[in-house]
Amino acid sequence: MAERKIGERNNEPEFLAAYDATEFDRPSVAVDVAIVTVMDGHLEVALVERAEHPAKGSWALPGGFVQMDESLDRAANRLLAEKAGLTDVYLEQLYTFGEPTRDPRTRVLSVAYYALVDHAQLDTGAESSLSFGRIDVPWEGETGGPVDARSQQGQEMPLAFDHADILGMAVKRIRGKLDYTPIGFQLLAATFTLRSLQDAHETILGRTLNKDSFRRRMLATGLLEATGERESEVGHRPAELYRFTKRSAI
Amino acid sequence: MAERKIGERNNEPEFLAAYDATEFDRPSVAVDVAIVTVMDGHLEVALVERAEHPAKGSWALPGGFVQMDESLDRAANRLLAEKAGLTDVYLEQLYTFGEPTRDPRTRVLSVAYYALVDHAQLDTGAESSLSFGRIDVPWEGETGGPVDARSQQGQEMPLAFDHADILGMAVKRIRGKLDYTPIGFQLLAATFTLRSLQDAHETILGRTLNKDSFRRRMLATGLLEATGERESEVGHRPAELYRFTKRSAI
DNA sequence: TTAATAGTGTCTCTGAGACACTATGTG
DNA sequence: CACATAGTGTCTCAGAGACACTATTAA
Repeated sequence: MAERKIGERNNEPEFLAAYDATEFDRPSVAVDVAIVTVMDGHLEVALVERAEHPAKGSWALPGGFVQMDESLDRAANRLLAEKAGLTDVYLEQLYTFGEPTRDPRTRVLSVAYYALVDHAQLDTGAESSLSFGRIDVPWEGETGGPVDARSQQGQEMPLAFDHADILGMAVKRIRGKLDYTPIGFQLLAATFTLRSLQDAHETILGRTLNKDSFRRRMLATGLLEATGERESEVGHRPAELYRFTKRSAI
Repeated sequence: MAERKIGERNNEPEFLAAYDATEFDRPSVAVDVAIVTVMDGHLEVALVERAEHPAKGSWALPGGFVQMDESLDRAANRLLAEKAGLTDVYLEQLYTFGEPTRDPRTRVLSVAYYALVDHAQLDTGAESSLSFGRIDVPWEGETGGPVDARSQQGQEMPLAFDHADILGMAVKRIRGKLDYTPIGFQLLAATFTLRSLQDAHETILGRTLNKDSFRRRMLATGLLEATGERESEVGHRPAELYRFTKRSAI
């Protein structure tokens, strides 16, 4: 196909049609996933230590390149399975990061996702190459901005590339969703008490919630149903166990 | 364990570092922008008619390819300027669409944006290659799903590729934002009456709002300030004109 | 029995809707 | 003047926070 002059191109609706896919450079496209969980009253995120340059020794969200025949969602699911052995977890696209200099090697876009998982599914011990970083949110509410991670011992875990921005966006999004959905149950086992759900919400939001109105709000959504079972061996009156009515409907 | 085998290769943090950017095929990356405005009580979106295959004769959101040295935001701003002559308007990244088959020619990811503009900035007449489609939302609230467009005369304007999905996502996002921001002022001139702001909100939401509480809510945000001026020649008591206090802070 | 948390009943406060009323332009 | 819409004051209702009280288990 004949080449076109740049001037003509801009006004032309057929820009795309005339475009020869091999004519121009294309960026690489990666998917990075913030696998978020709640552990011991802290928000945590799965990280891998970078063993090579660039950003050697710093920590990165698990990620990989999109293959030519898979959708973005599928790539994110594949990475979850490959890197963390997770299937069938809550996963949602977050934002696409595309600063030309975000990766020093070459132009790499990152389509970021976040996943919410029950930590019991995760701490499979030493066999995994994943570590967990405690999320350190320096702002309140849904303000946004970069967010760093620390180890359980309080040491900084410096994040590679723009992954602190991705993490910040994830926290912001999750907090925002919490205002109108009981999304926290994605972080819990199949049955759970209202108190543990409230703990998860409080951990995510970074503030305490009113017990009474939390209970009322959650039950009013109609998304929870009592199992009739109760927890046991807790040293006090056992709470009713609930489950979610429609896990997919979020 | 079967997972273990898959794990071997993926346990390698150096996956990214070892990656040769030229080794694999990369997708093309486009930016498409839903330029949304309110006109005569309808939501409208800017469209260009496709003059060439594929999807010849159908309508598409203005878009183009990301250049290797520009960020995604910059690409979206460039396209706004090139295709619609717009600068300095409200623009936000929406979602990235990446079904492998969404473009029949080659693998093209679309990073979708939406822009909110005052229609007075737009109808520059015949000189533009942009047309406007009336947005036809088949669902209520913030449910989501594809959304089609019609001409002012009511004719269908079939959308190319997955652009109906992009448009649906844009409407969903805009409606969602409206719940906690007076975002509608991005669609109005610099000064405006509370009634016209309410009209914009009602058009976006597709339902009527309570006058009293709308007024209270808007003034309570602290984002509006009275100019001391009033509209004139309206055949009834003129309303106070307001302006926004911090246009950038949304 | 005591400790500790689950769960309920009720009061208050705040914000939204409803509605009545006053204000102020144009014709 | 009448008309039409702007803008205010106030009542009611629903949901959230506060708090007191009862329930139920383990130790």
